[in-house]
Amino acid sequence: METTLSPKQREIRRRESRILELARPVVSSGGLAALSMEELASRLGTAKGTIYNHFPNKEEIVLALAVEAVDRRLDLFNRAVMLRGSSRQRIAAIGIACEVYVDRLPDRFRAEQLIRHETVWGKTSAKRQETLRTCETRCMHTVAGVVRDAIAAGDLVLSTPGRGSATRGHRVEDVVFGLWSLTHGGLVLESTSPSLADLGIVDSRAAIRRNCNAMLDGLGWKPAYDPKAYADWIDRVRGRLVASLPADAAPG
Amino acid sequence: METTLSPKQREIRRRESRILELARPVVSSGGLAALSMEELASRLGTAKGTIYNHFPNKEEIVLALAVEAVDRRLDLFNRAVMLRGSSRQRIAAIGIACEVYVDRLPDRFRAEQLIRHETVWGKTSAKRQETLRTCETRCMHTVAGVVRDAIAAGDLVLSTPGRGSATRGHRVEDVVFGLWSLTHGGLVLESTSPSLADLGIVDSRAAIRRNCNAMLDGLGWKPAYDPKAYADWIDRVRGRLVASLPADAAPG
DNA sequence: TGATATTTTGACGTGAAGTCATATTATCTC
DNA sequence: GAGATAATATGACTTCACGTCAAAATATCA
Repeated sequence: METTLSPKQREIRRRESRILELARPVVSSGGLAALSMEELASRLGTAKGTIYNHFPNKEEIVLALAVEAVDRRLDLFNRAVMLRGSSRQRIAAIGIACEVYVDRLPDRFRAEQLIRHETVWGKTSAKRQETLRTCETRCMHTVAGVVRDAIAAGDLVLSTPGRGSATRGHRVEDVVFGLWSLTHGGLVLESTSPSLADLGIVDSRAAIRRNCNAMLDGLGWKPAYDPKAYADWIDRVRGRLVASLPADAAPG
Repeated sequence: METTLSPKQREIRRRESRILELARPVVSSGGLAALSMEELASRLGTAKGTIYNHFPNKEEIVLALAVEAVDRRLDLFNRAVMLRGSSRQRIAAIGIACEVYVDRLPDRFRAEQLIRHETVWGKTSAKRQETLRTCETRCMHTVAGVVRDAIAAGDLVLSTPGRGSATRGHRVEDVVFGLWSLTHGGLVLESTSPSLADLGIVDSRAAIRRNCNAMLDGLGWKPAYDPKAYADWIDRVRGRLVASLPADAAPG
């Protein structure tokens, strides 16, 4: 199926990237409403109709941006779990991947949030929706892989049949969902909740990490949380992940 | 400051409620874009301009709906913590209050999510923003109160100076933030993530509860999680909270 | 090179937001 | 209670953007 592209088709491909490139900062800062097809076309140097040859509506552009976003996140996750360390270090590395993602690719993070609205989602094509789901699922499988590794290594025991353990009923997927809720939830609250500061949360990242560790400790994931060793690991991981980013990432 | 209202002013007050009543389901199902001032006016039996006497723009209506929402949530939280039980039971009751809120007042939940977008938030008045922040802060103070009660009762010990405990560095606010991230994050993912089912999460509520309990266990909050006793308590709390709701709540 | 297919164009129809001069209605004063 | 003044309601109007589509321009192919 690998046909050579005609010059025209190349041009069209390039234009599609260009559309996303132009739309990304606009959507990030002003949401769907700020994205004007008319203006986008004029910046692109084409007529409005041409853009509609690429995307049937504005929502589809946002979905395309979200797919791009989750692709990037998946890449960070995969790099994170490839680092050598204990299962607990590797799961922590994914948390750091999330932080790096939010800090260095903020426009993608915004796009990903926007698509999570029925209003937007409902107007997009089934095909691209499927693509997004696939990427998201891969992300979760990456996380699940580390949980399974932990179990295989004996660092984590779920469903202890013995005495009434806190882990009773937990499955691998529940652990993934828990980490996801806590990290994603915390990062979203950080960026959207006007009253977080009122609560007295100044370093929300540190709070999220501590909370994740509390949950993992509660599940009995070994070795237990050790603030000092943890901090060192985090710094190393962040350095590695940031270094792996292409040049278009935001400066930090 | 308690002046008697003139007949006209009463009418205006009533109309304001009516506007919110009409807007609520529309905003909930179709978002900001679905709310047409023209149609709202016609349903209300007035001209469009009249609505602009109440709210300077559509966004302000959504913010008003969100304030209403957080008011309701605060009420549920307050009822939850008033129930007699251990500190751990009372904190669990707040989790159930969240579930009841999402299930029985889904339109409010949606409005609360919508306002968390810069696009919407940025167009609203500072005054009403302040109102929302106040309500949100009260909610969090209610949660923080239970955490403090737990500490006072000796059920929870934060910042143990002794051996490297998982709780090192945790403050009361961090615990509140953690529960908030986990519960809110989980409930949002439940309602907006297309790939949760792919992951294999079928009963997300049960998963959220287990995860919260794992985190609290990790913090050493006593008494530790006991699935059986917990389940009974949950049922009782839900019954109480649902019964306290006014008639306009969704049937379950 | 001419025929056919693909792509581009931008004027057009539609619909909704927010404004504001004017009309209407309420309130106050004597 | 009638007239004056203040508050409120109205809806035509301006502005703006989406998405369409028939016609024009361009590319591909034989």
